[in-house]
Amino acid sequence: MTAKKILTPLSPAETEILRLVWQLNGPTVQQVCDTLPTGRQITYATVQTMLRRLEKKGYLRHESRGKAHVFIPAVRKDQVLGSAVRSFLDKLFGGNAVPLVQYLAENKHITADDVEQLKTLLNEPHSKK
Amino acid sequence: MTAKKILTPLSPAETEILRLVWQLNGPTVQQVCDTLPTGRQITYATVQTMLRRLEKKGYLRHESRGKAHVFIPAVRKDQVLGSAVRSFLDKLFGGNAVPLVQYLAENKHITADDVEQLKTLLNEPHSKK
DNA sequence: TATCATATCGTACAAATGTACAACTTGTCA
DNA sequence: TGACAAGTTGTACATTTGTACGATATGATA
Repeated sequence: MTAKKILTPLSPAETEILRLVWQLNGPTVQQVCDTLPTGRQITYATVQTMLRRLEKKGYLRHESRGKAHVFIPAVRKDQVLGSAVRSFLDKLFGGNAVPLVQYLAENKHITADDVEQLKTLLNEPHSKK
Repeated sequence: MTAKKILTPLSPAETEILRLVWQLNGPTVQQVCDTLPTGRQITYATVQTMLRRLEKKGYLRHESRGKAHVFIPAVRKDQVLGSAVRSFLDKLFGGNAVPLVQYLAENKHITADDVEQLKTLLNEPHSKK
């Protein structure tokens, strides 16, 4: 039984940075900075603070690579997704995902093709990783 | 051309309360309190503060009903949903809704039936309100 | 009309958040 | 080996957030 620690919640800005760490493979502060969406104005120092806080909160750990630090996820992504999505869903939709998806569909965030693929996905047996 | 004011962002707790105001029809502080999910431990005074802040931020206005205030949405719901969903999507999924919906499907937040209905919905002409 | 229950208003306050500078450290290259 | 560029560490700080108390106002009731 994997000990399921209780993690202090992520702030929005922390979430944003954590996502990039997942996406990149063991990035340095610099690499995270370089991957920020253009238009996201935020200094190196700030990104660094976010990474530090993520580590203190237990979402990341780091190793030394040359003189820089390389950041590595310390919790499984789906675990974080779980609470984040649920929290968002609760606050904005009272916990019901259907209106959310409906909203996404109506506002072209997902296409008919996406839904088609989703159907396939739902008909498959769940690969309970 | 509807003047699209820039609203100061909602905090999570504010969002939670605003949703209840949408759901109820012109509620008083008391009614919002009564509608809070059981288990949500929060005092009358706190709810009141949230409503006050929502009004100051421009999301609500109020009228007097007896000695109590009745709170009324001051912005269209979809406008708020728009920014809230986009912001959430950006931070956690890099703006791509598909992984989110996939996550919802895989974790039983939406069922095959829901997806089926969605398909129908997507095949209808968009009522561009 | 005096009282009571119920509202609002003003205010408070610790903690979290977003942002970032200045100082110190350390590989690296000439 | 000495200096430079790139890192990290320590620290700061104004705002926002979540939570709520005490005082005051007010509609209802006896």
